[in-house]
Amino acid sequence: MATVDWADELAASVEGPQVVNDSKTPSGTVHVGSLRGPVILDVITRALRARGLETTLLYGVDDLDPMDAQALLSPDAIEREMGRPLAHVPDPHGDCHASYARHFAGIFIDTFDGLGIRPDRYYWMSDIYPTGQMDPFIKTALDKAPIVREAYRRVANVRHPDHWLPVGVICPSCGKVGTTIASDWDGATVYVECKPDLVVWAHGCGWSGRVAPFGGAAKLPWNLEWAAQWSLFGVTIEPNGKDLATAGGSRDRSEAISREVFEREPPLNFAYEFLNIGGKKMSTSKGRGAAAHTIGSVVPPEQLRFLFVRNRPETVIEFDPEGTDAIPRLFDEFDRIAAATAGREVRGELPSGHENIFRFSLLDAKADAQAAAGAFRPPFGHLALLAQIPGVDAAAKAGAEKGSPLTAAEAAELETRLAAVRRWLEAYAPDKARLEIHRDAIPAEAAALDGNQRAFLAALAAAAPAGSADKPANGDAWQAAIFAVAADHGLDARAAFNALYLAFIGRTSGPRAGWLLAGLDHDFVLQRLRTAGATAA
RNA sequence: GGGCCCGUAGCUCAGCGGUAGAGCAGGGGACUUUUAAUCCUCUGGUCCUGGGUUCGAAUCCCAGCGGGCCCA
Repeated sequence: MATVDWADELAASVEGPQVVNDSKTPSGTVHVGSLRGPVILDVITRALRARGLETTLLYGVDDLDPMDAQALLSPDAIEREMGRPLAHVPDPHGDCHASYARHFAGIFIDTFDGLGIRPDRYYWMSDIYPTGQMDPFIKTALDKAPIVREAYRRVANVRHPDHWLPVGVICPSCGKVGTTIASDWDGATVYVECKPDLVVWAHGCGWSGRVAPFGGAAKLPWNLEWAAQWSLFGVTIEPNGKDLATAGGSRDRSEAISREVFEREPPLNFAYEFLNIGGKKMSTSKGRGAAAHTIGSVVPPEQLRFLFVRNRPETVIEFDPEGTDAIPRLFDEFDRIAAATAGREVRGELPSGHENIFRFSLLDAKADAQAAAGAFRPPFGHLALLAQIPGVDAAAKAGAEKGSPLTAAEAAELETRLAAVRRWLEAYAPDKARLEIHRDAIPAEAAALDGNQRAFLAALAAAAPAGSADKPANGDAWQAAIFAVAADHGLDARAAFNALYLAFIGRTSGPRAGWLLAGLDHDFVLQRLRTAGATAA
């Protein structure tokens, strides 16, 4: 059982052309956890295509849904805009977009794009309704209103009054959709009332009259709209988040309506879990949005895909980057899978689908996975050290480690990782990952130095006189000097390095000492070596 | 009150009917040059609990308990 067999199994279980769909209401920003669904859809699409099935990936923007998040509006806009279709609410961030919906949808479309998720088509419900494509579904829903009410009652235990009709008319007077109630379908028009008190979060204007609910004048309620999308686009596969999978919840309702009202078998479904941060679901409204946003800036796209791809969809992913090594480990595991995919020998067992995991983690679906897997990737932990040592040329160092110049792609990857490392050090890294040079005073821990170690430090200072031509010029030279002087004093390498770390950073281990010393001000180094070497034991 | 998912090593997770696994963490060792690197090695699990099915159960079924998300 490979870890990503869920995608291959799904692909193997269907025949013929496939239409994969997802949709989202653009009511605010997306957080990292909500990207799991789109990644899963993308992976399914790739698996279907790998099997040779003609597959279309659709992504819908449900932008005629009513505005109901007043936190994102200015106070004077709340009364005016709450309840209007998102597509008709002005962009709160000035005039960079045509509407509130376009602004926030644009953000998540850009995010998807950055993750290599490229739906064949984005459709906007605010564009679809005016074309009349939804009209047959609206008419059917109205003609079968008793069946709709019965389905709601039976599936969701929601009892609508007998005059209730499954349509949301946009008020011709105030433009709100969340405040209207329709009744008396006569085959061409419905009677509409825009009520001040239908919902608590928005207030209607009180208008009433007859409206023909077609051509964009009205929208279907969410459950019916979802079912209508399945019919309109011929959707065959649509997983959804587990939040919709509850008995009598959205999915159940829409499936019942699809069967009973639109007379179509609903698409293949499975529910996927979320991404928890520190044991809690990510939520902008619960104050975890900031963490979510930061994670996106620390974990690059390939590793983010990897995070979602390597776990089965029905398992919760626990990800707790705060003060932990979760992020470095994510990179390390990615690199291990990459190395294995490239055919290199790797420690430990591998998930049997590791080549798929790697391939599905790549942004470019058509990339040569073998070539990509073979690329040089500097270990995250190593970069975290280099980034903290002054004066280190990480690119040169990486090239030296690789043994040949970096390719353009590898250089770009290095830059990506360096940026990630810096953000990680700022936002998440545990204290032990942070390197602090004790500049002002010798660390208290240096009291643990024994006589041999002190003698070694003093001798090292003497061997590297300030200002002279033979001052160690670089990390290699320092490293050589350290080994030579240690040997003279009969000190093994471990004790010698321990002494240096204690004297400079107050720990018994640290980054490669030669480069550490080479990166520091030379006079300071000599002074510290003498001080540590001279302190009475 | 109801639904769904998950409880496997300290942590994150594989395994999903045939002798309990990996990574990381932890212990020990090697290293005259990647010293927070690398390599070797070890430790560590009543597979949540209790029943049942089976020649055989972490795996299937039932019931609890615990956690999470959602719907009421």
